[in-house]
Amino acid sequence: MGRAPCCDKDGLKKGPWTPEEDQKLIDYIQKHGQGSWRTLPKKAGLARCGKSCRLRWTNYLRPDIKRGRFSFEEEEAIIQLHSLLGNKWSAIAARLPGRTDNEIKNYWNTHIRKRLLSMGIDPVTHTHRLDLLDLSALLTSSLCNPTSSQFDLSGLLGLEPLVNSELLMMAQNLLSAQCQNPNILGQGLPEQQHPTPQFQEQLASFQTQQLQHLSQRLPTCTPSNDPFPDEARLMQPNVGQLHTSADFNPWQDIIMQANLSQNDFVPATSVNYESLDPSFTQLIADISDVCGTSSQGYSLTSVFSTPASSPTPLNSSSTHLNSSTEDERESYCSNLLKYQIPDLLDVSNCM
DNA sequence: AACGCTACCAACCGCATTAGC
DNA sequence: TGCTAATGCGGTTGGTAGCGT
Repeated sequence: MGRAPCCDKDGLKKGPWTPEEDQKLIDYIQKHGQGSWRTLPKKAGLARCGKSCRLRWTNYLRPDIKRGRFSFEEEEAIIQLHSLLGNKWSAIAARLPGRTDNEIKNYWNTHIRKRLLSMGIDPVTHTHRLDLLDLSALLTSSLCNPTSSQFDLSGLLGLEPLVNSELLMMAQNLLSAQCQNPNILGQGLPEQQHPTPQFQEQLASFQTQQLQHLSQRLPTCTPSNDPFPDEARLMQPNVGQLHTSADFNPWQDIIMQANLSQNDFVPATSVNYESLDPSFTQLIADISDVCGTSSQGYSLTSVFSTPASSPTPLNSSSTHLNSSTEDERESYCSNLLKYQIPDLLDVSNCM
């Protein structure tokens, strides 16, 4: 069943490429350009299948590929885009110049995914998963190593640029309560590195209270009613951090490329869609594709016809896509398309 | 030194989509 | 319109380097 592997023919090499093979491929493409991958290997003197040549070129040899570690901004963008597009690596790569879909996919699976899990965030849905979080270790570590009254929770959470806001607030609540009333944790902070059993027990008790408090404020798994409860307020620390850390917002590029301002959206009928940058409209299309909005009655037009003064407070975090069912996902996407795009454009006022 | 484990990432596989006839 | 080849894409595999024991 299925198509036979393209490299099954005798004599075709598989596995890692040698520098000589790379050079042959580079030389050929520089002379003749890329394309016609099936005939390329023979013409270039390579004992490889065309598919292998194409992958080698697009994922490694292309001159515009950026090598090296991902920057903070790139990582932020990946998380943001992944929350919107899912595993559409090529769509994500299209918005990260110099990075390939393969590279982004690998980086996601080996770095970001694990980090999100350690933060208690489901990397698939970008929702908070307290069962994934080793909260006890996190807080115990912090409480045993207080360096000042201003705890660096960003660092505590793994130097994450995109802090799980709920976790941040919960931890801050715990720490501020502890600072205001050291007795809340019994004997206060133990000086030794290893907390006493009594301390751990009291910490666990306090954690339970915090978790109960948190569970009441967290979005439930039925976001169709209100997928973004009070999140504008909750996300303020995140937004501030993003802006101050590197003055970076991945949407800004899109907005700048589209040469848009909020005024472009009010009134809606004045929007000249043809003037929009293709990358911007493609993003909308990708999101629509992911959300299946074409069948839901939403379109590019409906997005742009939404008043900029969104009635629903939204955040720019990638960690709030709470859509474990189709209905929930549709609801999220509907709100995203109706409100978040215009809201995102508000950052143009800060530029 | 040898072994096992883990992380990383290039490369492969196979299905989906597009293009050309 | 249907077929086939070409290309795109996402999931997975396997080699290897680094580290700890």
